[in-house]
Amino acid sequence: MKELDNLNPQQREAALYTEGPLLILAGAGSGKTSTMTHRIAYLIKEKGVSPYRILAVTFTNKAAGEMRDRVEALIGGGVNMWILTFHSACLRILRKHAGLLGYKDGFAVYDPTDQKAAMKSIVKELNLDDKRYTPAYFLNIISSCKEKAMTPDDYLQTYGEDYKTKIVYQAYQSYETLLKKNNAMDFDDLLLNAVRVFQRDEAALLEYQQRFQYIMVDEYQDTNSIQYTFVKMLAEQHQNICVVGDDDQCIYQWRGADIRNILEFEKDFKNAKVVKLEQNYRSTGNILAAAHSVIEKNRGRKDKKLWTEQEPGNKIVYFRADDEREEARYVAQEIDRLKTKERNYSDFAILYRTNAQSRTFEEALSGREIPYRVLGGLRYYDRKEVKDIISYMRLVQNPADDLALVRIINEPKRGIGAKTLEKLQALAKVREVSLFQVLADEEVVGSLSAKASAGIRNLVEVVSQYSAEQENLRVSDIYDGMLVKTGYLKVLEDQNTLEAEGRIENLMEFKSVIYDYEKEDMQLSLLEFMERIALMAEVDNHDENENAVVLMTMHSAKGLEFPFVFLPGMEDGLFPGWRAFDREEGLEEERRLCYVGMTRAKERLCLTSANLRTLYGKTDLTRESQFLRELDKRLIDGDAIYEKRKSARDPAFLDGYSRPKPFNPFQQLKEVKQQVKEKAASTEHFEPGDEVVHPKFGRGTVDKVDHGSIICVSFLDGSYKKLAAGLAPLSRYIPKKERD
DNA sequence: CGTGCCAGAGTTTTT
DNA sequence: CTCTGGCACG
Repeated sequence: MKELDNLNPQQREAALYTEGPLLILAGAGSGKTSTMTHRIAYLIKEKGVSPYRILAVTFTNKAAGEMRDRVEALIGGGVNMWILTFHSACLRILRKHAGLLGYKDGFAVYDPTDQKAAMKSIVKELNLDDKRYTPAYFLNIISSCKEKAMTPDDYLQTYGEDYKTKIVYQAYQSYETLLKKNNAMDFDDLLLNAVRVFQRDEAALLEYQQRFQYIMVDEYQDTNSIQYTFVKMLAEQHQNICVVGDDDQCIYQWRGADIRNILEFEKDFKNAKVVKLEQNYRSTGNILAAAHSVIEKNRGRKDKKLWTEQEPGNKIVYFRADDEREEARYVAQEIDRLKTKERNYSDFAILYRTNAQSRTFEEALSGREIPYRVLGGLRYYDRKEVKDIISYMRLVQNPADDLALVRIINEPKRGIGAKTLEKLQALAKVREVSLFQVLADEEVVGSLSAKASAGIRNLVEVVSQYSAEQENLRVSDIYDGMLVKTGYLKVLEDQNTLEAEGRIENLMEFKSVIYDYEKEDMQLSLLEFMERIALMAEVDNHDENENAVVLMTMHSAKGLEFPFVFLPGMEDGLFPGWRAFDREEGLEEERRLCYVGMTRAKERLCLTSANLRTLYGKTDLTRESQFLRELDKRLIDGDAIYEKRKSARDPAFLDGYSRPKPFNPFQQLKEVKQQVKEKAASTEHFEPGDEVVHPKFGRGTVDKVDHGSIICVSFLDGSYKKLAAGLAPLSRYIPKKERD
């Protein structure tokens, strides 16, 4: 395979070593993705292994997508193989086998917001002091339990029966019961339950063990205990497991990642081969040396040192500003200075320790009219309006989803307050039916106030309609319908505030997400769509082609690279964060984070700090970061170019809403409204014999129209569908010649 | 039931 | 500072 010539000797060795356990210690920028994709291509093309028998797991959708693209480029054409995140791999397994654990088909996946809502109701139910016991408190404990496969009972046994343990135990147990009742799993459950399936159903385990002859794990340093178990169980049979990682880049220990998984791989898998990739292809010599001078202070790391054939390049620039505003202005000025014709704004990244730091940079960049994009912070799907519309869609998919219903029952305002809701919920409990069924009961609705009953009738009608028709509709049709017919969009529009406008923008951005998915698969079902977005992070949405400076935390930047990188806030207490000072391991993890941040840079690295920093309204004098002190001074260019006087005439800041966006939300808004209107108006005209087109089913002929509301169509593919008039995205078929 | 005010809390967060 | 959630009032 001639493509292997692109690899260096170590990379090639790793790619060709396919039988038996293999640990690839891949330093930052050492071409690990390339190595892995070539390895997969080699297995398929040279060794004749069916893609069906290969499993590759990553942590992010982005990494999985990139790997898939590159494998496909190598072997030419699409591959039907499992290149998935841990969570989606588990989800796939569970869709088939979760019945074994007592889940029903089509179980929901709860994201952190759902978890919080669920836990909140439990805290209330258990009558706990919600000052001392916040949902987050319990959820943190529960999550770390699940990472170790620790059940509520295990927890009680391990930590004794004191007062506090008992409360956590109760909360944990109730939480599990609630989720089970709602037929839902949280993110941690996906892994835990997949492992449980393997433990309880030998046939299922054997099926996957036999299928996956070759297993690959990316970012192995960040696997936690349950992920380790999952992988180990799968690899048991063939032992062809290849893990790739870098102990220096383990930055999720605080979330349960166990660095021992990589340090002790050779113990866990006998006769494991180890290959080190130490040649860096990303950064210049000085950047690499600087990063190394910091990371080498860590104890207990696998000894390795990256090297490069590249020139030393520019020295590291360090600038100490008076305060954080000046720090931000300096960075913005530098971006302006370095942004030449040949450069894009997307060549620049500002990577900070905490999301709270983004604000000053946003202001400074706006001031210079530099386009930028903030990733992370409030997760995109966590925004209120997006969560709301998702709840509506979830309700359409499954009207029995009480949690979703509670979320939107009074959104937009329908005159259902806490009291009324409580009564309705109580009724549902007594009757042992879902909340939605209670709302569908005309007798119940009739007893409500005039405003409330009208609102509920509309809600029930719209949701039922779409729910019944979901198979026949595109996801975007359902989205349009919910937004318009529930009155949600109208209320926002009527508010006429900047805030509402921002919300509408977010909603329209969500619509382009739907379009993106539909572009790939018109048949996409609502359930599938909900699943994809549930397991989606915002970084996955990061579009490299958008010409904007990128702002994000160093955590989110793992796996990315930029020609120019700024690391602001190099101050003790901020970075490393004050919490890290308690324990040496904490400091080491921060140091690894620093290493990750620095090694994102290809050409230029700039560190900054502020003498005075205002955080949470308090201004304090700061001390330069310990990591700055550790950095080899010979690599630093002390003469940062910055003329303070210039900063006096900064252009007026634009407000936050003028941020550059990659699309036109108002255009889409028009479209949403129009599409719903059009459908409502146009459907009456269909008559038997009409030639029609449906985006999901293709061309067909109208067979008959029942009661003017149900259109029966027989499609060219042989299927016969009954479609609801006024909802179905049906249009008259126009032969080609007439179109021109 | 909806709004508006105040108190309290505020690393990081691949899914 | 700035967001969130709880509570009191209209």
